[in-house]
Parts: sequence; structure tokens; C-alpha cells
Amino acid sequence: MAEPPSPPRRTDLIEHLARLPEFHDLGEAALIELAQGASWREYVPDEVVFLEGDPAAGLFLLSFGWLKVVKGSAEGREQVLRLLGPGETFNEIGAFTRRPTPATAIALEHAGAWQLRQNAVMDLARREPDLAQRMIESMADRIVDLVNLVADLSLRTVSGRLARLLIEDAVGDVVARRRWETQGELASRLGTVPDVVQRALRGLEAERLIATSRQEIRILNRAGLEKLAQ
Amino acid sequence: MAEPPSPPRRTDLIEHLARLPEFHDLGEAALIELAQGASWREYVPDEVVFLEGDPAAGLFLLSFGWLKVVKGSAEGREQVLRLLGPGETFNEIGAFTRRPTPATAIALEHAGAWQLRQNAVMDLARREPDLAQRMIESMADRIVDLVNLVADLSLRTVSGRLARLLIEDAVGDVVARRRWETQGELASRLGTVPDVVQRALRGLEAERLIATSRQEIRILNRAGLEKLAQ
DNA sequence: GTCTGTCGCCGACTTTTGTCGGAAATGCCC
DNA sequence: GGGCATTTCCGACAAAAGTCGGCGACAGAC
Repeated sequence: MAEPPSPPRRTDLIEHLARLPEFHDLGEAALIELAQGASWREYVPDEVVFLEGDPAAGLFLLSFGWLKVVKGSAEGREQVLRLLGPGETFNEIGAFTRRPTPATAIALEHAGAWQLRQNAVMDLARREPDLAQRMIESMADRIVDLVNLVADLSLRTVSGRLARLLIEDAVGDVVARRRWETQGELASRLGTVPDVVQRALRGLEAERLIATSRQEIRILNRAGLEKLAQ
Repeated sequence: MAEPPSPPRRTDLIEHLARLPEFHDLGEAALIELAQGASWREYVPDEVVFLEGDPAAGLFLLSFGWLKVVKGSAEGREQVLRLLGPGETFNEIGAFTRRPTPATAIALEHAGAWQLRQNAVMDLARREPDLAQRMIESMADRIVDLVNLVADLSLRTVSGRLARLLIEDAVGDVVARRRWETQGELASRLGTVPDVVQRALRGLEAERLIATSRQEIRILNRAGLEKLAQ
């Protein structure tokens, strides 16, 4: 996990912005404008970044660490909507509209993020059609992801979803497990509970589709997995 | 169901556009520009408007009739993502990006829609920041709806989802049923199968929360329903 | 009016998912 | 290295969801 370059300066933010595709060809002046009034904040594991219903304004820019965006139930279960890694932006809803955030963001590990002022982003997008177009594209990506998540939850079994997740997350044939990627977290991503995940894992293992060890899951039979995942 | 004013003219489209909040204060010239090259099409029940994966470009404007936007599974089940009635716009993804549509749109009854040219919309949005902002807002609405759908599917039982749907759809205390609103369609909206919907309905009826008849469902105990719906 | 296909209804059954109690294994802190 | 908390694992069970066959009611077509 990349550690922060200690309390970052505004110039770090500007460099950071320049590297993001969303703000790529925006010109120095625009970047400086964006950085105006931005605030830096670090989070400890399990700390809430913003809560569902909050009027959390402004665009967030995750600098280091990992977060999850979740929706919780009354009984304490939660569904992960999105995992966020270094370099990703989030809170599009709160950034470009006055609507309250529909979900909660929580730190999975020590993390640091910039929060750009809502007006800075909206005003700039108003003057830079290219930027507005990028925002629209990133919202389109959110929509596509959510549509796929809905289809997964509604039309596939837990094993099928797990198979898809493994295929998606695999680098080569191995899915590395970070420290916080417990079966519980996996269950939240799949929309189920830890016990069921464990059974599903053992099921796939019994069919020799995967091999699990403590730090990683190895795909043994990709074709078989893909069939399960449809 | 409002019938079409017979083969509509382009001026009808312009009037129609002027009435939509998205295009409200756009000025005559802009509306005429939007209408340029727009095409009109009518659909028979069950006809596919566009298919998942299509490069369906341009913004659609439903003039009369109802459509559903769905995601289908290999086994023939389908999940409704959105119901569309007269006056609504759809295909935001295909309209504002080059991505293929993530879902399929199907006519539920005889329907008619305008399809605006993608370039007409995108070019105008580029010059009119207010329009771009509206597009962003409507995508934000899509996201919020999808997030809620995910939470429903993942965290609530079928009865809970049904209770929510009834509360949402009720006008006063009655949920009117259109001809095409069969238990099968209801099941697709709830992410389940007809038999389960029927059981759930009978269950709610047994608890005296609702009363069902052929053309409508009447809410008898709103508080009780809301408790079920959390 | 009759016919026919769809829809709704029902009971019995299977499969999937979720729950519970508790035992092992592991990682982490001191 | 010992001790504690978390995670994993497991079997048995409970609940929810899905499947199946069949029957009856209804709406629309002719």
C-alpha cells in the first residue's frame, strides 16, 4: 500500500489532477482553479467518509488506500456498490447535483483523499464542455456498472456471481487477497453472507475450478468458471 | 392510453420538447436544431426498441405508450430496470456517450417515440451548459434509482420489495393495474418469478394489508406495509 | 356465443440461501 | 512466545425462493 507523501501540498493535488484522464487536457489555470479550496483528509480503517443521505458536496479524489461504497440494511447486512482504489474519483452525485448521496463510503484501510469544492467543479464544467462530457462519461460508467450489478443479483446464483468476480479480479490466473478482503467483504460484494461464500468457494474447489490458499485464489479451469458465470 | 395525433409532424416534436423540463428554457432556435433529423417510430406490443449491446445512438423521447428497459438472463428470466411512460426520455447512455447500450428496451403496448440524433444533442449540450447540467441531473436520477434497486434486490425479501412497489405506485390507496401489468411483469420488476409474486400477494392479503381485485390492488393498512418495506 | 390462449391460482416439492453453535486456524499485539 | 481477537470452516437446520403439474377463470378473436 502506497503511503502518503506526508501532508500533501496543493501542488501535489494539481499534479495529481493533471494525471487523471478526466482532467487531462485542461490547462494549468483550470487545474489551479479546481484545486482552490480543496481539502485534504485521511481516514482510519472503517471510518465513514460520508453517509447515505448526507448532502456531501464536491468531488472526491482518492489518493491512497481503498474505500468501499455501500448500502446498508436495517439488519446490519451491507451491499457493496463499488470498490475504490488510488487515483479514482467518487461522489459524482454529490459533485454535480444538489441531491443527497444515495450511499455510504467507508475506508477499508488507512486512506487519504482530496475533496474538491462543488462550485469549483461545476463552474469549470460549465465553461469547459470537454470536462462536462468527461463527467457525463464517468456517470455513464457508473450506470453500466450498476446495471450489471442488478443483473448479477437478480439473475445469477451466488456461485455464478463469485465465478464472475474471480474472473474479473484475476490478474493472470491468480486473485490476490488484500488483508481486508475477508470472506465477509466478499459476501458484501456478492450480496450474500460469509457462510454462503465459504460454501461457494468450497464448491468451486471441489470441482477443481479454483484452488484457494490464504493469500490468493488461483484459477485452475477458466473455461469452467466462465461457463458457470454464463 | 393517449393515441398518437396520427403521423406527427416535426412541429409536434418541437412543441413536445418545449414542454419537457430538460429542454425547458432553450429557445426556439435550439429546439429546431434538436428536431433536425429526428426520426419517428411506432412499436407494437413486445417489439424491441433497441437491444443490449446495440450502438443505439441518440436520445429517445417516448411520446405515447409504455416501455420497459430490461436485462435478460440465459434462462429466459428478465429483470426490469426501468418503466417508461409518455413524456419520458431514455437511452441516456447511447445519447451522451459512444458506449453500447447496457440494456434492452421493449414496448409493453402500442407506443410511439422520437429519436433525436446523437450529434444534435451532444453538440447542443456542448454550447448550452444548462442543457449539459440537465443531462447530468437525469443521469444522476438513473444512478439513484439503480442504487435503490440494488439495495432492494440484495437486502430485502420479495414481500418487502412488493410492499415498497405498492406504496410507490399507489395513487391514494389504490394501485391501478394496466392490462399489461400481469403478475409476470410484476415479477420481472421485483426480480423474481410469477408464482412467488402470487404467494407474496396472498401473504399480504392474509395479513389484511391489501385487498386485490382484477383491476386494482387496494392498500388497507399503509403503516403495516411500510413496516414490511422497512 | 364459442373458442382459445393467457393469466391467475394452488399444493407439493426442490434448490438455494441464510442462520446458528461451535471448533479450528490464523494474525496481531504485547 | 503466549494470549486474544478475528477469520475460517463445518454440519445441521430454517427460511426463502424457485419449479412443476394441473385446473379454472377470463379476455379477446372470430
